[in-house]
Amino acid sequence: MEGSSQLLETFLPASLYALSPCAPPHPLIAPLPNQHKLLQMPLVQEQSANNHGVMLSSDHHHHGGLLYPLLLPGIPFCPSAASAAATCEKTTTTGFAALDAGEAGRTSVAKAAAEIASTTTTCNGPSSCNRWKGPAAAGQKGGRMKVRRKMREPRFCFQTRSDVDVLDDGYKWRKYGQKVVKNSLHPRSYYRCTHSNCRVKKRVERLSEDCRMVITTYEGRHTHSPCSDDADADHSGSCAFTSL
DNA sequence: CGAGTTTGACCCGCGC
DNA sequence: GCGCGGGTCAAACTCG
Repeated sequence: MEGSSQLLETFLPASLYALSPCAPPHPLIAPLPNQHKLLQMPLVQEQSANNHGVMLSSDHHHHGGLLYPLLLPGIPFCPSAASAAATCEKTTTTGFAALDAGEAGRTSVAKAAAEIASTTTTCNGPSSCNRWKGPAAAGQKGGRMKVRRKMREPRFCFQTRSDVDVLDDGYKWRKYGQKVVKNSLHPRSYYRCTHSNCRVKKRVERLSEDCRMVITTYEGRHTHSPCSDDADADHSGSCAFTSL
């Protein structure tokens, strides 16, 4: 618990690279209008062994400031977090990371995400990722069938200062649960992408120490683009990111 | 009326 | 083996 270092230090693997605001090193990084603000926080890109990308973001405020997710292969969400700016009065992403078991720290800030990570990242081994198995267990208690497994899906966690719990990242989410977690004053909410074939989940939880800090954890990959969430896919203007 | 949210119960993994 | 805690389910409820 001691050494409440920052989330970034706690989570970011060594493979993260600081990006120059002037020269986005990755073609998928959209040009950022408010590039100076990027300097306020380290922008990072992860190219982990899993080839899973990590989002990036910048400090952003009510107008103009956008949340900039970095779209990389395997990234579970896609860009139109930009619209978060439309819904958030003030949102500042201060850190994010791909979750890895070894990275999960015990600091106060990191703790929530660490707990999140700890549930996932024990899955380093190629074969031992099953957590819930046995769809055949359907017979239990009123036929409730549970097929749960330890997710192989990549997880990405980032910390955001926001007045709203759920940032609009362009996808449509449906809440399927809420849980009070230990050592946290605020309940953790569980969301699932409403797209039919998409199994991406996200968790949203506020820090007990700073109720304005929101830790969002994405899990899995979207199988669709954010604006085609309705399968109609005609982004009629609400996706600020599609053009990028 | 349909879609989304709430909420209590259930299930499993893990630590002791 | 037991209890705790996290994650999910699904019925009930709410809202547009």
